[in-house]
Amino acid sequence: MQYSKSTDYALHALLHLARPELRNNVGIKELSGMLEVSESYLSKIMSKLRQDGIVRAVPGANGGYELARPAKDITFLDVVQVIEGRQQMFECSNSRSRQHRLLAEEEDGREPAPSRGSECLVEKVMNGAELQLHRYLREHTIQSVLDEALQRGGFQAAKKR
Amino acid sequence: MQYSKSTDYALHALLHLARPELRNNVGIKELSGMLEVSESYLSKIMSKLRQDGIVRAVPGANGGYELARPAKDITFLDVVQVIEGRQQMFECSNSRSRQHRLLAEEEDGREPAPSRGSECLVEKVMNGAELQLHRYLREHTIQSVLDEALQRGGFQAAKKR
DNA sequence: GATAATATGGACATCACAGGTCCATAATAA
DNA sequence: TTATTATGGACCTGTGATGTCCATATTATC
Repeated sequence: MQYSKSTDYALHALLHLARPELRNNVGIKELSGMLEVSESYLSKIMSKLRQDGIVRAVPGANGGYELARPAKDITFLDVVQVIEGRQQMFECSNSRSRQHRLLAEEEDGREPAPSRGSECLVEKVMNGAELQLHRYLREHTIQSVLDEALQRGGFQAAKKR
Repeated sequence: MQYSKSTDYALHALLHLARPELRNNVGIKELSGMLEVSESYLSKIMSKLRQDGIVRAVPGANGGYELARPAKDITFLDVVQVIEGRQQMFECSNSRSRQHRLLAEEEDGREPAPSRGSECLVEKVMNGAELQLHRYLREHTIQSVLDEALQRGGFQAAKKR
């Protein structure tokens, strides 16, 4: 139950791309140097971000990456879902998962209720928890973190340039 | 980023142990039959739950498992943490993780601020999200799910016995 | 006390996936 | 034309989830 390193790389890379003083088209060399990860590997991650419309990429000399939309419109949830996927975190694997309701019905000879009772109550709780997580991640954007960094005095030297 | 099947098994097993009409000491056979998982594998999971004080186990004939404390005092968070571990879901792997603040300081020749600025802001957001998840999981217990199941008419046949 | 039932723990097997490298190819600027 | 840069496929490796099997310890029952 851990976020992958790729998510870490992606978030930090985007944060770098969002720095206001930077020219557009930041190359993979600069990014990978910054994050201390190989160009090869980071490329894969950036490709995913591109395919999902988070960044734009320009090949060729002086090419590189830039945000595809304003940093305030890139939420943590966006990034997490691109990298980690969109399946739910918990899925009840039990074919009798709906036992909480079905047990009784089977023994009664009744038909399983197909409506909304056929939901696993355990899964329901776990999904509720995931929803809380998503809500929070949706409220935080690349821009909001950048703002906090600037406010704390980070990136000052860069701003001076 | 998925919960393991073990978490699924553990939660369902505990829910079964909490059923009010059952005698104490439910054997691994009954549990594994219920969950459609091998006795071997479920044993490992139950052992973990025992080591963490969630259930008690009695070996020998007519032995089995029972809850070690009232179902209302066993939260989803308890179970998730036993099975999935207690590490945080996100850890910033970047040695310059605190770049948001350090970059400026390095270039200024200042010393990195050791106080609380040395926290990765990305990690801070991710930890905040995890906190939301935990809060929700702590509010839901084996008993609360059991209550909902009973209310919906589950376990009726069992209650009749 | 003997026996059957039950939990425990170690060793092992298998498979998927995270994390990462390498290379051939395409696109672009100078 | 050449150097630079991104893209995508193939491949490698270690780790962890999932699961099996067996030897051992503990307990109830006869």
